[in-house]
Amino acid sequence: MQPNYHPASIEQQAQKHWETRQAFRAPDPSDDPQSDKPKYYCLSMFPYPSGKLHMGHVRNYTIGDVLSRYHRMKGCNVMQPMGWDAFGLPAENAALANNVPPAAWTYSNIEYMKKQLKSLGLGIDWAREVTTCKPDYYRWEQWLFTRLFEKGIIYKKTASVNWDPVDNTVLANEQVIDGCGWRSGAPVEKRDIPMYFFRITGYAEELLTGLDTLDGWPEQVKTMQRNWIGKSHGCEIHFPYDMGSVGAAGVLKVYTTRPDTLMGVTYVAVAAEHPLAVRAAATTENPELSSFIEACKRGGTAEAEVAAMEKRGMDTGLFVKHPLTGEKLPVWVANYVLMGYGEGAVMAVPAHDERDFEFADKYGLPVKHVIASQELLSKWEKLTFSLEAEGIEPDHEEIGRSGMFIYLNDVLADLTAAPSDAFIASVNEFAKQLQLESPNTEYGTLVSSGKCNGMGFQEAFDTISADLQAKGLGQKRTQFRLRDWGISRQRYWGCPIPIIHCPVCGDVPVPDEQLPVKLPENVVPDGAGSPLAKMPEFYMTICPQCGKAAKRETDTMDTFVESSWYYARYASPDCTTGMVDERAKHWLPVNQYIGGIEHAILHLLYARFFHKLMRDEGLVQGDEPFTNLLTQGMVVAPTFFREDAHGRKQWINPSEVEVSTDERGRPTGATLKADGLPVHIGATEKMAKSKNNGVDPQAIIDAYGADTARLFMMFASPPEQSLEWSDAGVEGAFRFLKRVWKAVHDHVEKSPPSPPFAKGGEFASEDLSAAAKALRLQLHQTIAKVDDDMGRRKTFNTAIAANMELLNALAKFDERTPVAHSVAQEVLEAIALMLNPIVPHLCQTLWAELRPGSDMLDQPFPEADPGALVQDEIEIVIQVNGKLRGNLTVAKSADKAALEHLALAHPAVEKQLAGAVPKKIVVVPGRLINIVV
RNA sequence: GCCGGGGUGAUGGAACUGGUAGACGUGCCGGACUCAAAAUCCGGUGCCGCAAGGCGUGGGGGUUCGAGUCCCCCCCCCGGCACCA
Repeated sequence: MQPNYHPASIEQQAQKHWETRQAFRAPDPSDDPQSDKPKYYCLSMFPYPSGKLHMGHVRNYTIGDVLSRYHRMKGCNVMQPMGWDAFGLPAENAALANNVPPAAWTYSNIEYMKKQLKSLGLGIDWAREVTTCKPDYYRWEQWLFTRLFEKGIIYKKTASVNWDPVDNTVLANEQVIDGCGWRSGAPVEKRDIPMYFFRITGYAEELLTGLDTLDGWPEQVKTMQRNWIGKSHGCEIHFPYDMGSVGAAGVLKVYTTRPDTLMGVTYVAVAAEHPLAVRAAATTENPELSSFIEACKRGGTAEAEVAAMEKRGMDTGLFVKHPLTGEKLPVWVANYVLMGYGEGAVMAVPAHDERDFEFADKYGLPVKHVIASQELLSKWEKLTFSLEAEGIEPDHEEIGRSGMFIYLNDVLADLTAAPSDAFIASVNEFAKQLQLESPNTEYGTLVSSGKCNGMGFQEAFDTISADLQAKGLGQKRTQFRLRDWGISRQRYWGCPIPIIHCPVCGDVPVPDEQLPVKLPENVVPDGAGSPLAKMPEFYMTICPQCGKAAKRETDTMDTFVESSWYYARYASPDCTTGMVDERAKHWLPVNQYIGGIEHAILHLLYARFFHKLMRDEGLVQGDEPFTNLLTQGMVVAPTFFREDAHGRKQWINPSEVEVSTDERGRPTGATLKADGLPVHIGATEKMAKSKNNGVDPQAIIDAYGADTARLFMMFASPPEQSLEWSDAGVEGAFRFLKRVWKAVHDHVEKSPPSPPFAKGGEFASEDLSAAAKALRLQLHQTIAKVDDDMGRRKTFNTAIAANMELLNALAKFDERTPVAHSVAQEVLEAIALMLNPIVPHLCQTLWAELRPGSDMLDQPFPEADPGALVQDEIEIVIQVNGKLRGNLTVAKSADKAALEHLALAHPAVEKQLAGAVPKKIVVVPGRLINIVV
């Protein structure tokens, strides 16, 4: 055996061996009808082919490969596929920058990245590769689109987009920087255009309740999806127009989850595009109002941007009437109310809503308290008592009408005699409570609300909605926050929407036999408008229904559509007769899905939605596509920069920087390797081009091999946490692999391989020394732990640490007897098997040395030997008042009384007690004794 | 702004179910080997203290015999917010 570890040659050999054996081809049921192995479909989110692999990819695919290889060793028939999420904006950006067609750029990126993925030694079935920009993939997306269009699940309506008035083009949210177009710099406007929508809201209820069945998903992801779907129980309320000011009959509709605060409404706010706002601008001679409404239409459509905006508004001069009291309420236009959300109008209750409060405070609108906290109620009681003491009988009816605060003012104004100090104190206390600087948004008891006074939330909800319903001015309603999914994109590099616009027949779906509608691949976009809309050879066609001249749709689909069903296509990638075939029913659902937490809501929700659409088409079985989900954290690295003469930061790659440290290893500064002059140390951030802190995985693979890259990635942190890149950590991983290599080398060179202790039958337990027994105990504890870490917990860092400890223990075990050699054989074989999912090239090679003639590919995962795990003595901890004071080694069978006795006799305990009598003794069996004095 | 997550030695992290805080790795210190260096191997390493001991998991409070872990408030960092993928 080679004395030194040379990753380059062993990795190449191992990969060649896997290739020759076709080791990772996932057999379909028809290939291997006799197989009784359970299937394990392990899916990693496919990459966008951006050019080269980044560390996030390496991490994602290594996690997937570890789980795949582990399950293979546990006896599963594993499918691990890979493909390309190949449509998207970056290809168009690259086209603008380099004048290359997006297709050519994308295909060459795929070619390079595929080579990189192969060098990582992933156990992928490449025969299942899918590429979403190829017609054999997207034709089925178009096919499903036409089905859904006919079923009415896809429909057309107008929606707002970011419009660049200089480039005459629609901008993505990320192309809007500080409210301006990224290339033109012109202020962005909202523009309404017609778009196709998926009626995902029709599945809102099922998408919500389905989450309860996903036990294998992280709770945080399910919570995010629940909040996103946002089911709420509330009330639709109609505010009749005030004829005098509006000049027309009608009602203003709002939806609220707090109908209990209805008596606290002091104004209503509408979106700039709302009919009432439009009417006010048209009918009043108020140029300020018109210009305010215009100003509201400027800016982008991103919700984060809108929410962060300063809240501004303007009185329209119009009024609506309160549905229960008939009181006139002013109608305001507000920039924080959006036409696309709900009714485009809200009822404002400043006393009990943060946003309304802020707005009312800013514009001096009245605040009317109708929900009392316990604190307020007790103060009110005190005040009533004081009123009575002053000889004033509180008029509760009047309080109900005008509200506590106004009533209180009236009472004070009417006072004839000088009030007592106690009275003034309770008035002040009450008034202070009422005028809190923040609104009370909690549920509470209704006050100043007429017949609802004293009611709690639910009773008031029921009463008020019944009253509204009786008047025909509203009713209870359940609503979702989730909106329908707009999928039209005015872009070139996407899947064409298969619709033909006929002047006679209207929107006609492209018939099956004319699919796919192929995207021309030789186009270079110029950044001004949609290229397809300028290509008559693409859009000129005839209507499939009437045969007259018609125009093809030139919009393409949101790229989220492709990634919503690729997991199903992997099961039957070569199917030419449908989206998927019978094999999808065998492979789905995905047993384990792995990808970034950034996809927690949109991608995962859309994929779940698509699965239900495909199910309803009879294409797949089951209700959910992904049984288990693992969301990996991002890869971060330190940043370094210098400032140029204009104060702009010039980011420097970590590989070009030397960090100096003090005598304790703390960083003291950094210098550029090239000139030795200092650079600034910035924050540790997600690896990104913009901060130039990316580390190229290829450089690591070239220098240390794929196994070191994989080991470091799995060791540095658990998969769900962010991973900090560290050159020293990579060195450490490499060093460990060298130690493993050397341990096996020394072992097999010492004497020829022998059967491992447990398997050989040559030796029995009685032959083992105490040290050998202890080593076997640790070995089998390690096997049990690693099995649990890889299977249940998916914490590969602790699995690796346990193997490191085991190797350290083996290094200290220096017995030279034949039985000791067979124990060492057992330990080394187990280490190779346990590490195989993580560093497969190394373990493949080591196994061949440990067991000549046998192939690692055929080995099962090791199992812990119960016989080796038996312990007769255990260590327990002694605490006094919860503080560690000593420990004891006791027989495992020791009972509670014996433990107490032993603990009290312990010298450290005697010292702490100093003669005092313990108040209480807590004994946790097998763990500790706590003596309380 | 709203929703979700995180914060533990010099450092990446461990502590899984409320039960010995800091496993394992890196760094640093010391030693062996070497003419020397690298590599490798061995030992030490939370902070304060001579020691006994005390303190210590972002900050403040609480529950408990016992809190990194549970509850309340606050600070900071990260992910998502519907046209980045």
